[in-house]
Amino acid sequence: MATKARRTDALSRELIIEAAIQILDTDGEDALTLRALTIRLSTGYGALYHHVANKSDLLLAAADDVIARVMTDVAEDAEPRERLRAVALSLFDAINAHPWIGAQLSREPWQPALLEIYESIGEQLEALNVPEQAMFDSAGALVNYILGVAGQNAANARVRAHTEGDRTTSLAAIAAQWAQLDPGKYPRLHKTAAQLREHDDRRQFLAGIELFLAGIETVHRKAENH
Amino acid sequence: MATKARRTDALSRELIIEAAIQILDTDGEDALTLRALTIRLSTGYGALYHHVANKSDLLLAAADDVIARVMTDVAEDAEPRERLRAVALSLFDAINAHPWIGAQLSREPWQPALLEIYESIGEQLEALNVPEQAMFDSAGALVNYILGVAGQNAANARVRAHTEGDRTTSLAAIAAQWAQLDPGKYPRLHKTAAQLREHDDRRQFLAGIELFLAGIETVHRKAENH
DNA sequence: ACCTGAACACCGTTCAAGT
DNA sequence: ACCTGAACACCGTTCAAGT
Repeated sequence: MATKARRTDALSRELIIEAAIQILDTDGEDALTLRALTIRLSTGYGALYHHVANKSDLLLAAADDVIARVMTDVAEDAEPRERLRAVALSLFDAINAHPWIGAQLSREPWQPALLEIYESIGEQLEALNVPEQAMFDSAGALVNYILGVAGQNAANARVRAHTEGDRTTSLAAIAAQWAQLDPGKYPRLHKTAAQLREHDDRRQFLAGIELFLAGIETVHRKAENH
Repeated sequence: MATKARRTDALSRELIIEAAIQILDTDGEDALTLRALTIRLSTGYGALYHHVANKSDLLLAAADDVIARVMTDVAEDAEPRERLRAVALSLFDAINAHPWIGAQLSREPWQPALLEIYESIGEQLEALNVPEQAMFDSAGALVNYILGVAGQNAANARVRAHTEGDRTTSLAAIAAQWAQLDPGKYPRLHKTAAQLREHDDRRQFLAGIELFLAGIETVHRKAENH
């Protein structure tokens, strides 16, 4: 039945990373085990460890692989504000398509994928004339916001993988829970249940970016007038 | 040597959660294993599973325990803007003192601890007269920013636990790496190395909150004039 | 009801042995 | 140099058996 044929072509770090990304994308974070990789690549553990230091190294490389591709694909022509939105949305879409990245980005600080993100966000803010001394804080705030959304996204993908039903039904279930919360203890959540059910993640993400942009501009302008 | 005396008083869910928090705080996320808990509480696995559904349930409860305490301790008297800052800083300090919470908050969506956070942030924004229809997006953005910082914080704590040296030395090491980055590929990171070494996490966190507040006010005011 | 602790089904990682 | 796969040291969780 199952072919146990040994692979004929040589294994490589790139092949391993590619296979890892495919497992992560199709079957989720939990499905990526070293054993799953040996099966998919028709090889042994030692072969994997010959090309990759350990599982953490592999995840670092997989995340950077995806993020680096996204960050270089940014439209060059648009107006600065529009370009920042485009970069943010590209990141959001990539994280949406590969939710495991959301968890990975907060696993290891200053990993390659994060450096790519910081550099690109910094570039866009520079084009927006954010002054030098405000740069560090502005970029940090923006990236942390994106990482926060990314993390929540990964968490949502995780539960959706473990339960049946699509986004709409699982959102409806949460909204129903909110509606049943004690209005005395959680008046605002209780009231917001309907909005939660109907909200659009992508739209909401962009609304947050707009708040940031407005804040950055305001603080920047104030600094100019003083 | 090691006393193997069986515990005399009854075990309880509260005792288990308390012990878990202590292990997490003193020895880090990785140190919390079911086995470590049986040793600390002088009990067996079955006893733990009698009071707690599983490890995930335990972590949910531990995080909510800490967050709920923080969220109820908020100063009542201050001016709305000041109170929002106070809530944000309380959260930051709690996450700093218990960095494992940062990881936990993005493990399970809509967990109790997150509900507490959303409700409290919503309350502060309401006091700031954020209009109803802007509430959902504003609170979402703010909370996601906080969660992003929390996650990075947890990641930093994790590496600091696995390597020797305090915050200053590990920051210096990262800064040195940034300084060595190819200025052609990472011009902004390369330039920012010195700032990274000297930055204050808490101050930077608050700067991000200020950007948000400025953005929320600006967008709000614009909506009024239309 | 509450608890004990051996056993089970998994992990990531190592390493002697092969080509 | 590159690879195989048994073995090791761990996990979280279960469950028959005890009080």
